[in-house]
Amino acid sequence: MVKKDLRRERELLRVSENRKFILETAESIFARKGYRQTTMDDIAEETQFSKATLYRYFRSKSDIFSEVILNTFQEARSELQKIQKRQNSTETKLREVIRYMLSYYRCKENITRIFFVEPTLMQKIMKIDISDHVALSGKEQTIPKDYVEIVIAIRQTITEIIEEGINSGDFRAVDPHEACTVFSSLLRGYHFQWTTINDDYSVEESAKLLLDYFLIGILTSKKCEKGERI
Amino acid sequence: MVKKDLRRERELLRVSENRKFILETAESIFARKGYRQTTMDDIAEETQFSKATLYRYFRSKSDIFSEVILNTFQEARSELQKIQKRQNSTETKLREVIRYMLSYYRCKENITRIFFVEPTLMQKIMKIDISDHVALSGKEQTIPKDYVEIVIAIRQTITEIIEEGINSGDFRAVDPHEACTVFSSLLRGYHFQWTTINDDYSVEESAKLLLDYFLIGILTSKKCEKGERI
Amino acid sequence: MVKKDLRRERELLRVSENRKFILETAESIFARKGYRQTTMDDIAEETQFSKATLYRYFRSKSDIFSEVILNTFQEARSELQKIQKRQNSTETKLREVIRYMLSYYRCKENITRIFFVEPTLMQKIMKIDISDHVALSGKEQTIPKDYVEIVIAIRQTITEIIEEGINSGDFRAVDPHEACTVFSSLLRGYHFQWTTINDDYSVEESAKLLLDYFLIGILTSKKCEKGERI
Amino acid sequence: MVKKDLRRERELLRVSENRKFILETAESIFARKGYRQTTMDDIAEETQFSKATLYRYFRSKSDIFSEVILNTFQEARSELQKIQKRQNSTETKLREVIRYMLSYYRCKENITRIFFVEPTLMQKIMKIDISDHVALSGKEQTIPKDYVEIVIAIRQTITEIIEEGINSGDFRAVDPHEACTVFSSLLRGYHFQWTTINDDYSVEESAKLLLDYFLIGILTSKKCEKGERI
DNA sequence: TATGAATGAGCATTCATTCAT
DNA sequence: TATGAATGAATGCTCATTCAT
Repeated sequence: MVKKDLRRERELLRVSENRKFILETAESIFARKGYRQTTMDDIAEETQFSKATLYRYFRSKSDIFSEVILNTFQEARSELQKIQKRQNSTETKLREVIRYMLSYYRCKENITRIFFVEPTLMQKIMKIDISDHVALSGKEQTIPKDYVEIVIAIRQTITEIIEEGINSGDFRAVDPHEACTVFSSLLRGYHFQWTTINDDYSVEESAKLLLDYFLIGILTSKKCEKGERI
Repeated sequence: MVKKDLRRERELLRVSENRKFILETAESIFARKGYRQTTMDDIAEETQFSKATLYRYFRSKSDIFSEVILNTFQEARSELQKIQKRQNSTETKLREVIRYMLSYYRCKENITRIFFVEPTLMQKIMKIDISDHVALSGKEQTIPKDYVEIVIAIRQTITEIIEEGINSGDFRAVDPHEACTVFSSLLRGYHFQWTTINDDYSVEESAKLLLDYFLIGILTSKKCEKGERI
Repeated sequence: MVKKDLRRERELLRVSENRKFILETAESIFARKGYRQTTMDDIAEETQFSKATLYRYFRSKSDIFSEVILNTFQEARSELQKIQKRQNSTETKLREVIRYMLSYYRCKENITRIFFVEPTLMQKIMKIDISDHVALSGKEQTIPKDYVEIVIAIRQTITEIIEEGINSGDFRAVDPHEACTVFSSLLRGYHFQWTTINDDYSVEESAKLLLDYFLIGILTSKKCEKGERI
Repeated sequence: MVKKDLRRERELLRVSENRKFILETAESIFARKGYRQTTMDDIAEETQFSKATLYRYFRSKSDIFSEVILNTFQEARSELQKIQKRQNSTETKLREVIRYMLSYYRCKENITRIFFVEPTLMQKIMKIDISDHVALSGKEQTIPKDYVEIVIAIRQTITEIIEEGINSGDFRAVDPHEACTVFSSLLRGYHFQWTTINDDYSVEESAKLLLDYFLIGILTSKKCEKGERI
């Protein structure tokens, strides 16, 4: 029954394609409007599916968003891992990480933003919390494993790059985890700077700037040698 | 009509006191629940005013939030200016800025978060409004002058501290504006890191870490002297 | 401030009148359509309030229904208690109970029906159960105290009438609770007979019929004396 | 075309078997969840047919329910007829009727419930339909012949048992139809008593109780003889 | 024939804002 | 001035039914 199988396959393909299509469309709407502003009607209209159909593919609005975020993160993880594996100097790798992350943040704007910034919302989305009317007692709520794993993997990759630098003698013998934290903060913070008026640096310029400071800091070398640096 | 004037004055006083009271209460609620989760009913209940009265004092929910943010920022501005004026070494001043901003972010959580993170929302709040269904083309939308001024003032203060450092020969002769950008990014990014698992550093530890990296970077001094640093 | 007080009072009056009005309207709609078929839009349209206004007065659709039922039952309870207190023969009292309950059932049709007949629904309405998708494990769920109290009071009243009959020697020395059960069953069952084709007896005729059977059964007196009856 | 005929026959057999299977499954679900709570998805899942297939066999959800009820009633009818035909005393027959009906009600709970209790629903199911928003004027709406016939048959059977009793001199010379009405009411009403707290009588005890009252009423024999009974 | 996919029409509930007093 | 009352416009989600293959 090759015929039957093929048909079945094609159908399954269509299903997964539809899912993918919905996710992509939803992503772009979420990115444009943010989570709350995006309605199921929006997604329905833009996908040209009926709302009911959306609910065939996903259990809820937050499910859709949840998956959008997951995909987004997985994308970042695998790209960063690629960067780490290339045969390049540590410095080049870091530069590439910055370049990639800056464009990534820029293009995923509202998506990443929500993940980094709206804990209350995230908790709701992640179904950690349901009770709408009860005050949440802070951040004790844990984030789903899937997400944590990816975030850890991303940090791990960056940490490894830094460790390489330390081992090669390029970097000081710092705690690589701390260094990773600082590095990520720099990137994240630089991106979420939309408020300040457009200094509008290109990605390239931004990368240079950030890398520069991350590498050599702001002290003069004289000062620097005086002992703070071992 | 002295009598009239007095009454009028008393009146005005009361009005401005009420406004202040509402703003303070609202701030605490916004801080607790975030913007969208906070309803006018919440504010009404907690201020013990009627919703209609709130609308006597403010034109809309976003107006309230708008002013809350403004106040919040003004607070930061004046504190940072105080720090700058003290008779301390540049390094100490930077350390104090970090300390202050970290606690500030921590305590104003939801408030600052929205400002940095929900552009769509901010646009709505700021009344830079827009037909709802048309895609926004990014940051071209300008932020109200009030805000811009404060943000500029804050940046200016930090920039000045850095300039001091440059003039005293402690810092390299970098572009102080860029340095300020990097410094702020570091702070902001470090704060919005709630996602990653709790490295739970104290404010003091965090300050040390950030300052360390900002000052001397990650390169070894040897590498450092080799020429990258002039 | 007599004036103020009066106004306040008038307003409170209006509030409670509105509540009452909504309840009455809702009752008639529930009675016509049943619980599920009745939508908040129906109630809104027929009361000429907006849906939002309904939610000012009641927390939910089920709350409205809940109160409708409660009122309905209270009405019955107090009327039955009046009947019991009158100076009449036991038989007359029972006849009056039948008369009243038959008209009561007839006029409250769908309301009482739901109470007696849709446990699953009632549980939902009574908020005993929330989880929509989990199978309920039967009737173990208890009914709210308010309701139980009223039902008990009603049974109690009927039981007392029967006890009077026993004490006066008119009735056999039966267990009055059992007799009450039988009596109520007879009434209830007679009413919920709408399905069978219209025997359309008047209330009066029905009362006579039911009372007759309840009083003397169907056996011939001869048979009757043979010992079954002590 | 013997071949064709056989195939056709097999086909028809399968069809009717499938119908039967669906009906049985549906009955158990209806019984568990009630009419409205039962979705076509439920039935589809439990029969392992697709929803579309269900619609090949039945025109609508209400059609399915309709037939379920019909079957249920036919079952009762034939069992009652069996009871009537047995060689037993009238009293025994009545006792058996009670026993059977009580277990029957108990096991068909939600099914019979709807039939007796949700007129609006039944009307919809029976397609006696109606413009939704117009008040229904009660019971004028007729029930489909099928149902009426069965209900009549059931009543007829009970009536006949009672007639036997009258003819044998065991029962008073009452109108057997009225007696049947009273008898059925007693049963039905006794069952739909879920509200009151669990007197939890067994079927046997219940049967004794009901029969007792139906047979000899509540008056003392003295009172009884005084003339009310001829 | 059998079915996976698609959908339209609904529905309870929420909330910022306005209005009459 | 202050406010209780009123509301329009949304919004996420459900389900019986149809259709294309």
